[in-house]
Amino acid sequence: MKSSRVTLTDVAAVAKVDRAVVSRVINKDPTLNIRPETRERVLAAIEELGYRPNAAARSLRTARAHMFGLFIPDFANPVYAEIIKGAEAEAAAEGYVLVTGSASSAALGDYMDRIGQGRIDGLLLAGTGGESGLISQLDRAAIPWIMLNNRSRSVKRYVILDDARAAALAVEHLVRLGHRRIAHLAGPSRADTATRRSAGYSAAMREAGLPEGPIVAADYTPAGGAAAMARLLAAPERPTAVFVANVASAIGAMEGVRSAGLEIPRDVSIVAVHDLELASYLHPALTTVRMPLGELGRRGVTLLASLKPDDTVAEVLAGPIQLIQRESTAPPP
Amino acid sequence: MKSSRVTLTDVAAVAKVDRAVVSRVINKDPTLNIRPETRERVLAAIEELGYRPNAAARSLRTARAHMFGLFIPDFANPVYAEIIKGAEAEAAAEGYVLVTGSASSAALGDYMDRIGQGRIDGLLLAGTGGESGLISQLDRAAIPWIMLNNRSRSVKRYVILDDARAAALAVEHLVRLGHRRIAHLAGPSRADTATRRSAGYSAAMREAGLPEGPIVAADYTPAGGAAAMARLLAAPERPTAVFVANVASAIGAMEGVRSAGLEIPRDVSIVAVHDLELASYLHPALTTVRMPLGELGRRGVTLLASLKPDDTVAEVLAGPIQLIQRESTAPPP
DNA sequence: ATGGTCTGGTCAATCGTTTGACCGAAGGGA
DNA sequence: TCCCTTCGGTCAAACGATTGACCAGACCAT
Repeated sequence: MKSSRVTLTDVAAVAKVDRAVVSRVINKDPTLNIRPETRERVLAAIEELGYRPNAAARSLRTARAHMFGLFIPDFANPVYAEIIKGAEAEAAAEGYVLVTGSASSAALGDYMDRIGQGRIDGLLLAGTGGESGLISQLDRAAIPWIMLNNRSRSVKRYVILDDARAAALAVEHLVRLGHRRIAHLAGPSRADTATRRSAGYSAAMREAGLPEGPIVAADYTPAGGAAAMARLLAAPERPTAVFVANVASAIGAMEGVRSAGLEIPRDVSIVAVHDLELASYLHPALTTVRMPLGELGRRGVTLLASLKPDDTVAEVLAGPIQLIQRESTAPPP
Repeated sequence: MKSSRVTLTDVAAVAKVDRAVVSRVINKDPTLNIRPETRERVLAAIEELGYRPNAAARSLRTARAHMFGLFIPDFANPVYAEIIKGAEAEAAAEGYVLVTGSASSAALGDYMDRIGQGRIDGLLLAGTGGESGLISQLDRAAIPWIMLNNRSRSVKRYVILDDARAAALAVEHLVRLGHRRIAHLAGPSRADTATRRSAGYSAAMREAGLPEGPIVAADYTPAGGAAAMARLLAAPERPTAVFVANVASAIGAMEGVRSAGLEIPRDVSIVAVHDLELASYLHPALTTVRMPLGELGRRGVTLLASLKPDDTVAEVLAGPIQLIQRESTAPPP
């Protein structure tokens, strides 16, 4: 019940043993031989004083912080929320704390400077981090890192989802509905996910024996999606369905369809990647492909916890990918 | 360029000075008297070795971690994204790192145990934390805390927004449009924000000389909103406008209006609190009241940084509150 | 009686920084 | 010449926990 600063020494004094004993009891050191009643005394003292180990001292001595970091570009993007949840759950299960931060990629190096050395045992970089020499900064500091949902060019240290398969699922769904002119509203070509989804689209179209419809790229933003959709609809033979790489673009794309005086899904069907809660609030509710984002977070933590300094990881996460049909897809006119 | 574990001692050796000098140079100790060329040598050595101070050692010695925590109930809720951004920016400006975490309130105590002592200089609790003895745990550990957007019952240690004023703005907007039967779809009565918004609604109605329309409470969820709206519309004299306490409820409420065969805003206008990006994607786009959530995060960090152990804080954040008119409000039929 | 093993612990060095106390040399004033 | 400052640093004791090494006594076998 003391207010603060209870140390091992205090506990040891109350329990009338050496600090070493208290430490070993807390850490369940198997080499410790101790009488049950002594252990009880120690535990009672800990309880009585409300002792909590000092993380800084422990980190200093053991050179492990039992803390992982997760870096994301933007908290407002709900895609990351799912990744965070998965990562936090797994971290808790393995006895780590997961802390999440964001910063513009320009400020990322500065952020890591403020984090400093020895505070974090590893870093997950979700959808960010390739830029600005961060990687070499991490390597110099000997902080293990893994990229999520995004590949590093230099080192093989990433876990990604099977975006090609997701694209294929979307295209197959449209084909099954009877569509033959299926366009692709792609993401920006510098985004790794975008290129993988585009590749999946092309493969699936070939597989179905259909000609690749028009493809136009757009930023992962509603405005970009709207502009891109306008261009798609201006094509000589208007597509009857569009596979959109991303929900943000899809929101704009839907607007684009409406401003062309057309209706979804009557005139054109739309399906997008990532089943965000938001998708069901749109009008019409958006058909999406659900991917295991939470699993991605979990897997990242697991790998981080078991990674040896120079291991490489290049993993396409196996996990359920599923088409969620809502109202934005229907047979062609 | 060494790979890891560069310490003060290494730097001191290279610069041919005592560790103390290096430390004082880094921390810009004003009591240090040093020749410019010596300082240069030290700085050069730091640069050459790529030295970064060890945060654990520093925290241990100074008993300050230069790190604040922010706890939220759920990353998927975009309200918190704005708070986080504000808090992160302010923390960076003051030389702190802000780390964000979430956990069910049941797991909160466990989480803090894993965080341990001495790792965090203060904790912001956004929309959570009153439960489960967490507060007394924090006080025992002498970790300063502040609640954001949520009041603590026991201790006065919170910053909130002016939810009453937000409600008034919404009601005034509806009144100005000509509405007279304005109902209130409130939040759960245990939510502090909900009660403050309800109070604001009542005051504004009185102010306008209008009778308080029907009031029904609902969870902050779409399903809750839909059910509540159904009850509102079943009232003998149907309201022509509804002030909804929360966007999530409003999404359900809009669905509720549609399933009653009515149209927004032709038959009933809707306005809700918090101007989330999502609001502009709904159909019709939702009129909202914009509140300074980012400011709330900033202010929390500022206070945390300056708070004395037993200070109390009970602040209603002054900041711009603004009605954002979109398509969900119009004059009554 | 002696040596060996086991039990139930204790001792003390160490992790990397910070910081109050101290100190030798140079310069200045009386 | 002697004392006092100031300059430009150095010394060493913390901070709190961990952990390899060590040790006294009890017990057992030979």
